[in-house]
Amino acid sequence: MTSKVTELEGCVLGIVWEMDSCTPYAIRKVFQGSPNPHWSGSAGAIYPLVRRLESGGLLRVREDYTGQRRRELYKLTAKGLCALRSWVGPEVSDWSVTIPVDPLRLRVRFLGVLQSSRRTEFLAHAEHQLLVQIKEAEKECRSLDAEKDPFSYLLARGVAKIARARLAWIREATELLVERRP
Amino acid sequence: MTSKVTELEGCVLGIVWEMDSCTPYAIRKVFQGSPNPHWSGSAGAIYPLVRRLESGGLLRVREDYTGQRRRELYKLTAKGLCALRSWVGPEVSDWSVTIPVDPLRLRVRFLGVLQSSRRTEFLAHAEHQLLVQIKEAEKECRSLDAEKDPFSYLLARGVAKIARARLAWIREATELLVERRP
DNA sequence: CCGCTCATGTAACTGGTTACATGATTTA
DNA sequence: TAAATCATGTAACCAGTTACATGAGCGG
Repeated sequence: MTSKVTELEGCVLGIVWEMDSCTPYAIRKVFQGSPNPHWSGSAGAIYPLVRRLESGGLLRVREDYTGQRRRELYKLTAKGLCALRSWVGPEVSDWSVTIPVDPLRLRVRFLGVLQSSRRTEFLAHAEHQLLVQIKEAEKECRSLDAEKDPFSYLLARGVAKIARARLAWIREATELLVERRP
Repeated sequence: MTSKVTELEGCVLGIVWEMDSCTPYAIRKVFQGSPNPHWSGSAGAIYPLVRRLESGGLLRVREDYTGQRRRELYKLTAKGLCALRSWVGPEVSDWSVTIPVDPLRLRVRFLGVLQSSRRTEFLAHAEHQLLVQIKEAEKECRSLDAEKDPFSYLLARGVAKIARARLAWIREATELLVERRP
């Protein structure tokens, strides 16, 4: 049996796999550069995590010096690749398919607390933000080559598609909630 | 200025508002009955949380006895309603609109680690799960009255629309990744 | 040489989890 | 009367956060 890894651990294993070999610092940069703010990639999260994976035999470290400056290069082990594979699936995929958390959806649920004008404001603001998000995601889609790197492309496509669906939903909400004067 | 509440706190305030007056136990049931497994509604989360909100003046408690059995009835205060409103928005809505975390999307990003057959399996499984999810969500939509309770209706619509978008996306991924023999 | 980025690291905290414990009341 | 549900509560734990600290190397 392979060791069970958390979401962040799986994700880090994936990043190391993608980059073949990388420093914890580089891993942090990936999180910090990501449009998804769910994980901050804080030092306090990443450094202990890679050491944990290393001591579990999923990663292998190598020290590297440029002058006096030390850095740690991590690489996937065979066991690490196994763990990454079993994290991805397909065994666990029924869990990963569950309805994702969405702060926007959560707020719409309680939109009844707001007075009508603020509700309208909320919906307009959300619509605007989503349009920005769609624009960015679709721009990224166009910049990627679906044949060369289908996975990055699909990632961007996913973001774009979800954003479009959320936009359509917010528009439906506006239709339903905002009083129109005839 | 109104006190800043966390996601779970805002959600609990919303639930108390929805139910007008309720026990922590009832709040837990809401989470446990929810199709979204993000919060477990564990006792260790809810009881300390409502006490925190109470001592912050956002909730008011009243004890209630049926025979020997004690229960605590919580109710929103004026301050609590304020806090709930400012949690919902629209001020914070640009944060709440950010790309939601999605374990499925995360896994698709690293789908390259799987061998082709497992990848196909993964996609087929995800597609199946999403179909189930859509069926359930759309059933709930039909059972709700958009005029009478537009917020619950919109919640269900949101789940259904997102699930449909994810399905379309997974099908696009299948199209792109699964070798078809001509 | 000053400030930025590279790079590693830790301490205190927080917001949740699981797992347990207790006891009253209701239902089969 | 046994089992399920109602109802409150705590202790140990865990993963990730903010905030800090240190220091090397590089570009203007």
